Amino acid sequence: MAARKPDNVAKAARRDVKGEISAYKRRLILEEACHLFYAQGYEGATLDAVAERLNVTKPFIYSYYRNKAEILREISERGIRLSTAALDTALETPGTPTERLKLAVDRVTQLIIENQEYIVVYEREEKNLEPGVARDIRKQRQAFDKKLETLLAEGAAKGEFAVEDVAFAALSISGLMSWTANWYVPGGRRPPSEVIVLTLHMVMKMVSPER
Amino acid sequence: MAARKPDNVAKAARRDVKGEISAYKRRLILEEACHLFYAQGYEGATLDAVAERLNVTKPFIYSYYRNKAEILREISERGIRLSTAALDTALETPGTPTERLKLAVDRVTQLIIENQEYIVVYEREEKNLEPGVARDIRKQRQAFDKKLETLLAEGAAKGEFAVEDVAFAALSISGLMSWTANWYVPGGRRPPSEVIVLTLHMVMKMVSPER
DNA sequence: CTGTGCAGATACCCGTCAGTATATAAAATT
DNA sequence: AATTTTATATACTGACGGGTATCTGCACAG
Repeated sequence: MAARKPDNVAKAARRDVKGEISAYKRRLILEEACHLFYAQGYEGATLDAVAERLNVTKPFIYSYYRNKAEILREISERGIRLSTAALDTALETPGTPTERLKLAVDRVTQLIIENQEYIVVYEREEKNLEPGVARDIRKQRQAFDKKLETLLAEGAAKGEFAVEDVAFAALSISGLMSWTANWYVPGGRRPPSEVIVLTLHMVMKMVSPER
Repeated sequence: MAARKPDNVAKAARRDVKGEISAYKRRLILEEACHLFYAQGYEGATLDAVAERLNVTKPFIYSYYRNKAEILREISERGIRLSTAALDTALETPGTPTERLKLAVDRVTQLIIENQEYIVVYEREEKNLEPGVARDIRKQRQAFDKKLETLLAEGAAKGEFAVEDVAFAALSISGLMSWTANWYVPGGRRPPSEVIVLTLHMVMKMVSPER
């Protein structure tokens, strides 16, 4: 039905240029929407404004996203997905719990600074997601904290860490990293690399067994 | 003009019942609005809904508040005012920096748990305040962090604390406390008293000089 | 029991914005 | 060149909600 083209020659090898362009446009919309949602809030930002900044019109957006909520969903999913991916990479790396925790904090904090707007929007606008989607995102967030908790428990069992309550410690660490997105000002007193190091040291003190 | 009553006798001693009732009603509106802003977001919550929950109508609200933004302003001001008051009380208490920090964390964390909804709304909805008001609130928030920073610096000078960067440490501590409002679930695994103790210990590890 | 004032309700206005039906022009296809 | 498809714009609708003009009934005064 859709395929009238000669699909005999090298069909699988042909690049899906159309699809790539389409994905690129989606991405542009997402970036700009995220930027405005960050600055003015989800409800405060209008799709007309997003369109204007892209020099297009609203129906353009609607041909790439079903509705406004779907854009927010993609922002939120991106936020938690990137965070989880960064954490997973660190957790899969071989090494002691201490080494893996250090790597995790480094990676995740860096990601949070680089994607500040996504992270803030994702954490702040949860209530504007459709209930089902919100539940899903919350679950992923909990899974993130749980992975951190497991790492802490492992380290505690080996005597590398000492915490009173691993769940609380995991929450504190993920909170400390997330919090960065709220106060960090690009071009501020400290460059990202230094913020990451400070965060890393703070986290290590939080779990340190020496007292 | 307004006073046709005999104001010769004990005028100053007479209670301002009208004013008290009025203040009480303002407070009721504030509570309910905060509750809805918390659950549905500032823009998502309508004043009609607030009125309905109070079994009154919208004009009732408008005779106590000039507009919706003024309600949010009062919520935000209450949030930062209570926090600052709790911190000030602790800071003014005589004692070593360690003792004062412990007292401060205890008081502030307790307050944050007790006023969870106010704190969340105040932190999440800043962008919906009028610019001038938002600036003012932000300044107060910075003053809060600065006081904490001063205490940390004092303790560090005396060798009670060891932190790499007092400003960063202050931000981390106030962030850790604020973060509680985001994850704490009343009636959850830990009662408030235990959450406070865990927070207290975590903060002390964060500033601990021993390594 | 009759007037006066005020708390609060009823009923409305009006701007905004998400979402859409339809038009148009360019590009791809034949 | 003719025709279909695709991409995007123009122009509209409908709902919603902040804010308000106006009415009503009750408390108290005389």
